[in-house]
Amino acid sequence: MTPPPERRRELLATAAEVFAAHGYKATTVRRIADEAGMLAGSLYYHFDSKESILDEILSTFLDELWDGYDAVLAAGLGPRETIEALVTESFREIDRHGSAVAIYQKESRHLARQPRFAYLAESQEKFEKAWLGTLERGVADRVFRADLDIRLTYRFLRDTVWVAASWYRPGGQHSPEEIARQYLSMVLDGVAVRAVRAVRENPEPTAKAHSDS
Amino acid sequence: MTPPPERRRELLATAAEVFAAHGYKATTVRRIADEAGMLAGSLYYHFDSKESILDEILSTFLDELWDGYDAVLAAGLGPRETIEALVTESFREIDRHGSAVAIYQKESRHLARQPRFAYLAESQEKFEKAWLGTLERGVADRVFRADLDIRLTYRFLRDTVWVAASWYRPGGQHSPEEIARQYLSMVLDGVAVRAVRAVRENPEPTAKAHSDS
Amino acid sequence: MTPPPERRRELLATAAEVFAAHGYKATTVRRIADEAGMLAGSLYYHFDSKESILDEILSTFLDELWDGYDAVLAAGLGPRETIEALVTESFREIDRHGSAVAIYQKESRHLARQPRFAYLAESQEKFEKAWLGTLERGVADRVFRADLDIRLTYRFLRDTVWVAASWYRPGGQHSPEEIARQYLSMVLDGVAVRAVRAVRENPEPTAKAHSDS
Amino acid sequence: MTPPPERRRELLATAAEVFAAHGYKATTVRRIADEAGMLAGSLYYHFDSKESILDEILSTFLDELWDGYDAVLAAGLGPRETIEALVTESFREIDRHGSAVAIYQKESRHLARQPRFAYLAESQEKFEKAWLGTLERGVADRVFRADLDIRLTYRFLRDTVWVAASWYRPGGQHSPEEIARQYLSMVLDGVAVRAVRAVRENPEPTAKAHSDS
DNA sequence: TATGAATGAGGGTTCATTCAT
DNA sequence: CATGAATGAACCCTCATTCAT
Repeated sequence: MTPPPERRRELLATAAEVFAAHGYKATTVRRIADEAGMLAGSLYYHFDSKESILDEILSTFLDELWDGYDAVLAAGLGPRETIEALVTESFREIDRHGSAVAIYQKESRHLARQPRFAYLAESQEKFEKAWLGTLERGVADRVFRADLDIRLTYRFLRDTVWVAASWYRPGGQHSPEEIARQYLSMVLDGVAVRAVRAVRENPEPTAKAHSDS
Repeated sequence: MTPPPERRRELLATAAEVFAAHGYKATTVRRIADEAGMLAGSLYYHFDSKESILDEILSTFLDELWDGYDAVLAAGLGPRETIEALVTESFREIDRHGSAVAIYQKESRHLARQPRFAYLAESQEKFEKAWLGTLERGVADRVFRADLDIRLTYRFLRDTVWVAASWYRPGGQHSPEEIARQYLSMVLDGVAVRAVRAVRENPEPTAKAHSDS
Repeated sequence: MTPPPERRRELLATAAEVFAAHGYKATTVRRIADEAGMLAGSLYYHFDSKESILDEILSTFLDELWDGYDAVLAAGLGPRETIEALVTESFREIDRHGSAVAIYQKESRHLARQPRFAYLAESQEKFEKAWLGTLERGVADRVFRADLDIRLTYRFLRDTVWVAASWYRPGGQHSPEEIARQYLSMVLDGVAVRAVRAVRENPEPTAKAHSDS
Repeated sequence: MTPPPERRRELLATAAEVFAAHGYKATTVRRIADEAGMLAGSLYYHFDSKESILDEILSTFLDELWDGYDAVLAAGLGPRETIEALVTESFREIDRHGSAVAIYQKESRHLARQPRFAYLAESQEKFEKAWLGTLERGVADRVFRADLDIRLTYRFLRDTVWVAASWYRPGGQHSPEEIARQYLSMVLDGVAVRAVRAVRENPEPTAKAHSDS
């Protein structure tokens, strides 16, 4: 026996996909209903409004995201390991809630202005605090470079990760963890090859690069 | 005396800002007109439709972008220098056409499906060819790491740059060139501090890398 | 219990009347909705567009018209009887689809240019072929006068019949058949009185005229 | 030197053509201006409004028409000759003011309701009085058949003539007078051939023809 | 005389939403 | 739970008209 929540989740997933593909505003309630095999009016048995569908998609996603983030932040890891864990967690989230992430990317900026979606701004702040704090800790610990504008670095990391939602498709050849590993490798060590002498001292630079990414 | 094209450009700039801030679909033609100090109907003296405004914003931007890119690609630089030049050029474009870039980011995916905006897909392909080709050249020349999935690297670079349009505001404390420099530094060399020994033994690799990046 | 098509037909009839009275272009969709006791937007639940309403009115009418015409043409009647039957059928059509006929009269010329209404031109051609062919047959059989420009005669007959839609109102004192009879009498025999001698030979000219018209 | 009235007449002719081709409502002022080689706004130097252009086209046409009609009616001709003269005059009018006639046909019905175009209704009445009177005179004089509904005959004659404006093009193979002659021949004597014997016995076929038609 | 730019009243259409069945 | 029909606000766009130049 499938409880009502099941159907609800399906509808939310369907809606999220359409929102992600066409944008919230450009998505008609009829389109969602079509995709779900019902008439537009019928959606209102399940949800109050189009906006409340969006709301539920976004808040569900953020709740799950913070479950993961909070666990990482509470684990007492070093700055680099924290960043690595957060990035990995983020890619897992993209894997599971790709549509929600895409919606978030596109719409959160102007949604955050509305009272109903104030939690987006709050999440954003908390997010910034967590990442920026970790980066600062890393700079202090001489794990991260001190010569960079730290806010720029923060935005760089943040965007670099989340933008991946725009092209990532679950079930592709790379697992979220693998993608996270490569992203971290690029972000932390750069895409340029290191100086020749370093290579000499270190016979397998490629392997090395991987081992600590 | 201001020639007619002047007014047109103003209106396009106004429209671009509103589109960028609220999204194309959510932007009403009346809103644009308000912002421009005229009535909605009056816009149609200057433009055929809301869509044609969008079209002109996007195509103008892409034309300018490719003017810059083509010059870079024709200059015969090495792969690393090419990437550096492209990134720098991109940030300059963000500086000048921030709104257009933001619109492009949000809307190009679904717009590209429409015949009218087919040029978006074409540009995208040309873009990919240029960047991917440069990266491949760089890998062959042992300038860029060979252990990374090159398409992943491409997307990483591409997104990382353009997403900046979402927060960049002209006239801020960093010039586009300065931002480009820091981005390149992160992307090419990573944000992590290199191993202590390597730096000591090798007085200038890191420093060198930075100084001319 | 009225099936859904019923409502649709009502709306079409209402729209046809308004179109016929004021012209297609001058008729607002709000006016139609008013007349139908609903709001303008509600019409779009039943029809795609104002144009598709017009389309359905016209094509429904033409379909019915050709049902009648084809039956007549397949009956193997002589030229005069064929003309009589076609005229009678036409007046019946005017009786039942007066509004559609009036719309057709006013709008078909420029509508026929649009691809969507290409069937108007096709119908027109088929119509011309049927009438012209019958007239030619009649001339060959010495039933119709040979001294007239046959295309002129065709237009004369055609217009003479259809223009009646502009003043004909169903439920008037003359039935469509009665009107057809008188029209045929005028068209075939003329409105002028016959020579004196003819009258002498034929004591009841009036009666006679009617009996075989 | 061309006086201003010349330009005015050109513009009116241009407007009349466009009105006739597309309908009054569907014709935009811009379209007229285009056709006249000027901008829409410039028309307002010459005319008060779109409606006043229509007004002038229609009233000019009716004035000329009545000049001709009044001359005919004042000539003291017999009923048949009067009808012949009126029809001939009408075709001449169609030849010269084809567009105006076409506009009149399509628009007069609903225009006549507006006070500004009350003269259309007046003309219509006068028209009806003249034709109907002549017909009645003809019936009394035993020149026209008495067995027909006279109002029906009137409408038949009236429509039959004016509808020709919808296909008549000046400069064609038939002069207006020739077309009038054939129309009159059809209307007065019918399109059916008279009985063979009657023709033989009677040197004036027209007379006999009727008895057996 | 004509232009260029703008006005403002509507017109067709869309769409989230409601509600009786 | 879902449908069918309707609502009503808002949207894009058209077009007759105005007016300073």
